[in-house]
Amino acid sequence: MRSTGSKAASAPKLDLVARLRGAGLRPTRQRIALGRLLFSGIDRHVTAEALHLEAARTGAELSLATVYNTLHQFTTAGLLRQVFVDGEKSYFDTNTGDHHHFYAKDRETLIDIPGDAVVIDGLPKAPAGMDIERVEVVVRLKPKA
Amino acid sequence: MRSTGSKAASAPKLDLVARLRGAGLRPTRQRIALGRLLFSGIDRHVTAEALHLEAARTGAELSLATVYNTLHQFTTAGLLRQVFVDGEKSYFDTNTGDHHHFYAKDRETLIDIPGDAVVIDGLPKAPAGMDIERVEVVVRLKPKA
DNA sequence: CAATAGATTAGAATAATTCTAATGTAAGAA
DNA sequence: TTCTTACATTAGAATTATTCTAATCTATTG
Repeated sequence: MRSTGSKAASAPKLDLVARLRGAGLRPTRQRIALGRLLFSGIDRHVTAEALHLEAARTGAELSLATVYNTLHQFTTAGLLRQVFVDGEKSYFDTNTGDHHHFYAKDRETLIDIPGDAVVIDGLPKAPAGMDIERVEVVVRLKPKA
Repeated sequence: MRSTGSKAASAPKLDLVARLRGAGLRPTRQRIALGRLLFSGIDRHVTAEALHLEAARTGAELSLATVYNTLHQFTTAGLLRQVFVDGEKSYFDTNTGDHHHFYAKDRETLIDIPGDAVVIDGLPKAPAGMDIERVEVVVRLKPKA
């Protein structure tokens, strides 16, 4: 194993910088702070508000507007995926692969469903002039009676 | 065929009044105006804003807030169903039966997919303490390249 | 080491939705 | 019937979520 001499924690940061550059985005202070929270390895589902709060807790100073802007930039770059399960606010998912979701409204919580487990049959073909971009399944949960 | 003596157009209105009463809602001027637009027979997908505009065009005077309130009351009563396909605004669907949707973001348009056509296999069972309330499929469309 | 062009940020503005005080309405009492 | 009371309903005001754009920053070139 080769060492760069920097402490272990900075390796992911270097990866992140490369990832941002690869997506055509400048690795600014704000994007690095948010990227670290989002791409730490585990899949996450966040709202702009929640991520802003989390960033503030870790000492990052950036406006909520920047969090929104950044989430959209990441989404456009394919680093995130936006999921629509609620009229109130949007969720952003770090898992951009083929998968679906459970949604528990009472807990405002999303849970991934692996895409390869699910098979959907009988969908009509797309209307004329249109292509299917993606098929999303949301399973709404309620507390057991 | 029996006649009540009133003109033909008022028959649906009587049905509507009965329908509202049956749902535990008073048949107020505002609810009747919106109900007439919504429950005319054909399935519809509306936003609060669009319905408000449409009501205004037919001469009804009511605030946008009342449209929102009414749409939610109708939804709670089971007369409408809310669909989440976009972070911007909510759509309300007069078709409350089992079915799914195509969504064309570039046209902000919803198209029904009959529920009995679609079969979904391989869904995991609900997490402990939770029941499945509903499975929603949204097929996102993009203009053909 | 400027100067310039383009990218990025965040305060201000907007849009969507909800909240609550004011108003309307049904039902019973007199 | 009319008055009264309790509850349902409405809509202006307030709030929340999100976007817009002027100001700022940064990379690049002369």
